[in-house]
Amino acid sequence: MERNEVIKMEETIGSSLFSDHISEGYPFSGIFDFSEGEKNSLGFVELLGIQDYSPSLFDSPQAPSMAPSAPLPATTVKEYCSEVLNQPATPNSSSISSASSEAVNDEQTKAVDQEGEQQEKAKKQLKPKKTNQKRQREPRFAFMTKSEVDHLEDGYRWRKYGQKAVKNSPYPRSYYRCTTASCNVKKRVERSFTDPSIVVTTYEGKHSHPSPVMPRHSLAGVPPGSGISAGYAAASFDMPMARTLSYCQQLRQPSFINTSSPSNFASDGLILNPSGLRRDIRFCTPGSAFLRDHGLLQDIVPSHMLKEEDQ
DNA sequence: CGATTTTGACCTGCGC
DNA sequence: GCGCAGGTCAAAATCG
Repeated sequence: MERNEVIKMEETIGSSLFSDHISEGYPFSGIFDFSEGEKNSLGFVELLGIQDYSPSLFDSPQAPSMAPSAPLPATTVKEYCSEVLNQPATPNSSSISSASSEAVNDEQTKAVDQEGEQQEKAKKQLKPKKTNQKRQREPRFAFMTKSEVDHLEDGYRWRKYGQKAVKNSPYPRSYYRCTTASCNVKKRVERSFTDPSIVVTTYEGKHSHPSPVMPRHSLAGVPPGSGISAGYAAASFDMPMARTLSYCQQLRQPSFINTSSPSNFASDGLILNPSGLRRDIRFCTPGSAFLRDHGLLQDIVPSHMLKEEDQ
């Protein structure tokens, strides 16, 4: 990528990423690179690319495939395409399924006591047989982060509730749930099998509470070099995701979010071109235009840096 | 001892 | 209908 292209993008991002052209509810993904931040001991993350999982983009059968630089399994892509939209307002699985998950094969049943049998019966009865309604899911957005560690600190507390091997990948996918009661946010963490240095973190849902670890608007206390994780960015991003999408729209093809033309998205070199994904958007070095509009970025940027920007 | 992680089993959706 | 793969549960193990 040409240097002047980089500059151009920085400018574009600086002016539009945090613009007010906010469309709520668009999930997206971002690719962050910690290297700059660590290098500069400022906790910056470098956004290498972004991707949009807006449902409108995927309601076509020919959903675009992910970027090969950090691809998600095909099945995952499919999932984004088909499930992004439809979660019930209060999805709550933990209590519901605990009942059904034990239901079981005969041998196990023999081993359990009477109470267990009763539970099993109850489960079978409860088993909600699917109707036409598709299972609904919270909007999702994913970050692709260059990181050594799989589980990035993001300011929220998570409890791991599962891990699965991913087909065609030597790296397992981990499932986490926000530990805060009444908060149903989940996240999945997996490592890209084509580029193991990249961690794909997918958030589902929206936190109904502030970060218990790092108060918003105050990250100045983050230890230098520790880096602000992309995860934190994502988790605190109620909005930036939409803002980032906004940036995409302005930067390239405004039409790509048009429901009626998902193919635009698929053919967009910036967003989907595999080889171009990480190259095409590279910005956010300290002092870049990225910081100009404080938007919610102030959440992840030490306050003194913002002051510098103002000068 | 409570919180968290691990892990095997089960549930669900989808493609064939 | 069957098999596969993703997602979730929950008991057991581990950790602080």
